[in-house]
Amino acid sequence: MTDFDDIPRDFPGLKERIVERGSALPKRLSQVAIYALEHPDEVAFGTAASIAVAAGVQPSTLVRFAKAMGYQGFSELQEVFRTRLRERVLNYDERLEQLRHHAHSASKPNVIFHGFSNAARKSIDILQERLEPGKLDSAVQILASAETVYLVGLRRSFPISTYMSYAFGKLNIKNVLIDAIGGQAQEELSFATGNDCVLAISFTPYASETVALVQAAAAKGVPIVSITDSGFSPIASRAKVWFEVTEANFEGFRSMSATLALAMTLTVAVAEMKSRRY
Amino acid sequence: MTDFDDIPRDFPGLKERIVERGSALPKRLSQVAIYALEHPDEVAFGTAASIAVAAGVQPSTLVRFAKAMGYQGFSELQEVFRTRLRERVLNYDERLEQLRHHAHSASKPNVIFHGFSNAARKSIDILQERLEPGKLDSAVQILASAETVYLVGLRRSFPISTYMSYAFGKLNIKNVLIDAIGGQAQEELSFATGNDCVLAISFTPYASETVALVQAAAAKGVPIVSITDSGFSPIASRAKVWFEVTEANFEGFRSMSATLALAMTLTVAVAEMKSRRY
DNA sequence: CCCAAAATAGAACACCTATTCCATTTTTCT
DNA sequence: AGAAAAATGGAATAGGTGTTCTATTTTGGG
Repeated sequence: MTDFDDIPRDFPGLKERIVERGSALPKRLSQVAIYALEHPDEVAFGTAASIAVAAGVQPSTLVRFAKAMGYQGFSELQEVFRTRLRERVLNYDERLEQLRHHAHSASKPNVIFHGFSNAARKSIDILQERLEPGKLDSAVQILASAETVYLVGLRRSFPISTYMSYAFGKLNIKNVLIDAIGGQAQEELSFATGNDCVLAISFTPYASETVALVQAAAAKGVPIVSITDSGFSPIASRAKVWFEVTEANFEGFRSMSATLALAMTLTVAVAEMKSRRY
Repeated sequence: MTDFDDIPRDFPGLKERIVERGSALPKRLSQVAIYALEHPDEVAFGTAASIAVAAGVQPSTLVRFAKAMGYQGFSELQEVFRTRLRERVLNYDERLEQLRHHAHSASKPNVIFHGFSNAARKSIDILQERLEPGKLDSAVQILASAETVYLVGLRRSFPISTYMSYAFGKLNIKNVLIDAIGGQAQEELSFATGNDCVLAISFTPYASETVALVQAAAAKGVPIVSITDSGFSPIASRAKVWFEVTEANFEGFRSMSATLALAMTLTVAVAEMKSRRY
């Protein structure tokens, strides 16, 4: 007696079934289950013989495993692993390639658009790979324990600090946006104390006013969290925690997506941490 | 006599070679070349027999084609198509899955960060799929022919208009950022004429002031380009061209990456078009 | 501790694989 | 137009494929 319609045809479904039946599986079969989930690419491309060697079992075990999952044989199960690869997302170059194929959309503005889109995606990928989880946690810690968060980010970084101020406001987190209106930046920051916190954002070429503000705050003992683009940045050395964000660029124009994603993370994570305290 | 070292092992390299040698190839072989480039997935997974049928040639032709490209046989060429699939980027769900595996980075802030990263990527993907090339071209046209660009975007959209103002400034494009300081928004916009242009940015819930500004400008005959999230938006109906940007969200917080990428595109494309005029 | 049931290893098998080879057709050059 | 060269189709082949089958080992309940 076999299941007729209840056979997973896509990878997530198969995964679910392996997890579900996997625990009750005999030794060799669960060995296959573990190998399959950990090396799905090998399963997709290998032959029954090669996979069997890699997983440390006999080829016949693979067939038995496939049948235990409800398939007719190993080949049928392998097909699921193959479709998974087929459905993977295209990479950057392939996307650009695809764009060039559609000749009608190859006007200059459209090329620019896809360039920026790719730069944005790339920046986020890079940050996602490199961001150290511990740093993020301690930055949130510092920001959440501050009475008031002072947001320092001018020129190119001003959109980011503006966004954070808006979001903090919506989340009921006390903050001051240093907008330098009327040249009053230093004065805006003058109320900050050791119980507060400065979140500084600046990229090359570091706006001199931002640097001066951070230095003044540091001198007063205000804890500083920085978002910048290198360890040599003048706002990194003064900071308790600093993030290195490397934005990809298109024709010299740097993306801001990664910085923005980090900024959104900080605001929401701080709000989340503060709300837990009660 | 065969090439020894000059054999492409990655897909882009193979592609280049096919294009390079492809034009000088005999009929059946170029038939294979075209099929291979158009159906790389089939080549990766199929058998020589199945691919031959699909491409309308004999299996032996595939072998001859592989040899013409410098490989020892069809299998060696197929391996290149397979590594291509292996190197494809993971999709969203798989990334999140991978994160959950690394237990140490599963603190709340890190989960939030990956959530926002994925939302950003998704937003960009969606926009890249849906953005109509023609719309982009005509928006750039309108903006580039304006004497002064008035940037209207408040609250959540203010970071975007701020960024555009900064970038336009750097690119020497006359613009006015409506920042509503001192409640002077209407007055800031009062100098706009039919020779100028308003770029309006607003998302649900549409800031009432933004809507009012757009209406006033439209009444004066100022051309309007809008970035918004639906055709029912009050700033879409008044616009000469309007963009629909659907941002993915994470726990209710909408991404801004797609909007930002579009904003960057518009600024640079307008600058590019203006510079061509001389 | 024993025995029935389940699980496994590995040989056997039928089928399908990529490749080779050669007769035939098509192209190219004189 | 004719001969030489290149390209092609298709049959032949040797090797590898997934699967089946069975003897053997392992497991688990009384």
